[in-house]
Amino acid sequence: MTSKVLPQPERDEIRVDAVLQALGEPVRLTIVRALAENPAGVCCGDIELPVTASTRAHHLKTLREAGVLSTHTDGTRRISILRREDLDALYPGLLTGILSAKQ
Amino acid sequence: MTSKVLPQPERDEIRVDAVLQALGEPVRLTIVRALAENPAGVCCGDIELPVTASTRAHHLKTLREAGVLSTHTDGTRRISILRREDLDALYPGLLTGILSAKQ
DNA sequence: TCAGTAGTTCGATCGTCATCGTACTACGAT
DNA sequence: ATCGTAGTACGATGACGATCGAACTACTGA
Repeated sequence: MTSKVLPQPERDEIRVDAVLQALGEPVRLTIVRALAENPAGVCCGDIELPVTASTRAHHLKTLREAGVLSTHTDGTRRISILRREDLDALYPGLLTGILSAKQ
Repeated sequence: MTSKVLPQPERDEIRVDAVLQALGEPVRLTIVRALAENPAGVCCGDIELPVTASTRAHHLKTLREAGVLSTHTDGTRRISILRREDLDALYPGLLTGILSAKQ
């Protein structure tokens, strides 16, 4: 059983600037929407994105370092989970508002 | 009485990407917070910002074009107002969530 | 009319970042 | 062991954007 959680900010280290900047990018917003639909977590590579693997990794790192998502290993896979509890506690309504957008 | 509303997107033209990107910048977030505290509107130059007038104008334009705020002239002054009604209708909870951030 | 004030626009600069290909690491299966 | 797969790290590149100063516009008041 080799499961490790990748480094991420604690709840009180999350900055709203960083969160909003992370969310203000189309590809990353797509990732967040996919995670929101799968509260159990999503394997990175399973999200359809119009970018290469390295760019995908870059965006996932950005989101993780901003505190938007959490990633843990599962064999060779990396499972990402939206940090909904933390974000809702810090910015109640923010995620709901964003996810309710039509587009 | 010379009062004109500067060009801005209609409600249905507002894109969540653009809004989030606009909000994901410290100076612009400061502006939004100032506007939130003054629902009647704020004169651009009255917001204390660590940037020059031209940079301030740039940020205000960005926020206006993203649909975050509305600006109308009042003599030589420009009054900016947060488009809270539109944003709340499109992304309920988003503004509240952001503004509830401690920092 | 003329000067002053509020604000924008333009052009330049510089930093950040989205993107890619390549090389690398880690794990599982054979 | 070694091969394949999942994903990251690195370095380069190109685009975008935050910033500034200077020139410009628009309005007010003397």
